[in-house]
Amino acid sequence: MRISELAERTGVSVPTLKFYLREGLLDKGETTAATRAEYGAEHVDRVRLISALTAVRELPLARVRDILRLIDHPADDPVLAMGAAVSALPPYVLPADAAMRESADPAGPEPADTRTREPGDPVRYPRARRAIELLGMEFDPNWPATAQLEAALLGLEQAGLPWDDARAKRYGAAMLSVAKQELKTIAAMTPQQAVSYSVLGTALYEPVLLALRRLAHRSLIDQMAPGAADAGPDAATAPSPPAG
Amino acid sequence: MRISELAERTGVSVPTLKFYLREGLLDKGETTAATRAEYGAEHVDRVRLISALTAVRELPLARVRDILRLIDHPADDPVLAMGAAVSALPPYVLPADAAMRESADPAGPEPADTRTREPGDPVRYPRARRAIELLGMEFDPNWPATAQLEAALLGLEQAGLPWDDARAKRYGAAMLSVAKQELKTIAAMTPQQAVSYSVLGTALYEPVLLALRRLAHRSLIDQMAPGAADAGPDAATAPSPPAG
DNA sequence: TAATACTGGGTACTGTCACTATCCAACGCC
DNA sequence: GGCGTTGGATAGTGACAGTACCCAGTATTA
Repeated sequence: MRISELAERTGVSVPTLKFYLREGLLDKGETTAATRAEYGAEHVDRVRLISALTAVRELPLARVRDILRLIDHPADDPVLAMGAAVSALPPYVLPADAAMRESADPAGPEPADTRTREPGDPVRYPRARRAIELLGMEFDPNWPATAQLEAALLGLEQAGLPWDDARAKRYGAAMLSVAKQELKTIAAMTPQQAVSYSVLGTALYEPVLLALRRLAHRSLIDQMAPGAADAGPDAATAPSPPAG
Repeated sequence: MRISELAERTGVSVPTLKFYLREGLLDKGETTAATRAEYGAEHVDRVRLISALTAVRELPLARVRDILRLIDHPADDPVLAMGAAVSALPPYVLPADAAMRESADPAGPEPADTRTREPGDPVRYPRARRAIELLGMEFDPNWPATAQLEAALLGLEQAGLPWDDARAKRYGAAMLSVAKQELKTIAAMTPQQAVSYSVLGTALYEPVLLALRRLAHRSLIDQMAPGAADAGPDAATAPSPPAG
């Protein structure tokens, strides 16, 4: 098919497809003449994937590129691939970043104090460590998600939201249950498939989880106060003009 | 305190604080003279909150503004506030958006077909509906998270990732457990607090959940293949140069 | 054969975002 | 009374994700 058909089938405009081609996100079609190239089903799939990653996850194209590279040149080792995927997805945390921001204290200490740790040095991630060990998992400061957890917990703290062991256990148990389900699928795959699945899975199951959590909230609130969410709230929570 | 001290305490530069003031994200300090204003603890808290929202969630400032407005002018009704919060957080989905993209089929049908539904019309969200009803929750196409779920499931589909009832049940149960924990906290709050908590909670607990899921994956994989993740993977999953 | 429409490929431009930079006059403290 | 700091404003920056435009070669049609 030609580029215009590719555009039609994927809902992505021709100029944007050209842009993706230029950026190397999309392979060139098979050139049949100086101004003619043929695109196939694999191009459709690729564009769909890019769309899913940008539309659903709002990922910057640079990260989409990272993820596509992981899928195109799999690392064979799912742990490796997942680590890379985790690094490619928000929240983006540089290795020592979470610990660096530590210095912002009400007392107003010298920031130079905590910066004595070099970026390459092992950092402690105290909040993440406590949660991880509480859940019986092994604490590994080099696993990207560890820094992400620390940053997230620091965010909670700065916003004054509660975080305690009971909560950590509940959250951890829930996510372990989810993860078990996902890894059941992986076990039956070839390494190649597993890599692709773990990378895309991290990118695309997460929004599902979050949406379900938000739906669960609504559902539970309705159960708590039936009738309160009948007419009033709906009208306001889903404003008719989408421009809102 | 003066603006320079506010900057010091929060780790945000003075020009950036000025920018936040201009943008109305931050209240002006109490003016004591034409070129003098006094900032207080509430300003420190506000800046911390903005930082948490932008750094942890990578939210665009416009969304941060929405969220701050929700907290400043609470709707009294937590359901209302949560709906608004859900709308303010990624994945950003316009009400009819998920259903619109439906038209992108391999067969290549006329897009005009599905576009006969007007943006204000009720849309079906078939994937979301099935999942929601499977979990025994009430399907409400006007709840923002419904559209978000549909978009997320559509993303899975486009990427060719598995999604079935068993998975939906497992995910749903996990998130219901999390949601129950969170609402336990809310029940003991004043409406004011509840609003603030539900808004911030949606914004800031989500990254925690995702980080835990990623950690759980790693942990489970290590249990499956002990030793495989000892030296090799770590070195590569956490590249020493943060520029990666 | 000629006119027309559509490519592939390239360069240059646009709008948005989240800051930065720079300026200025008015403090305030020493 | 001099000098650094502040509030307030205007303008500029760099990254990002496309868009617009142009050209010449190709396919289709007249």
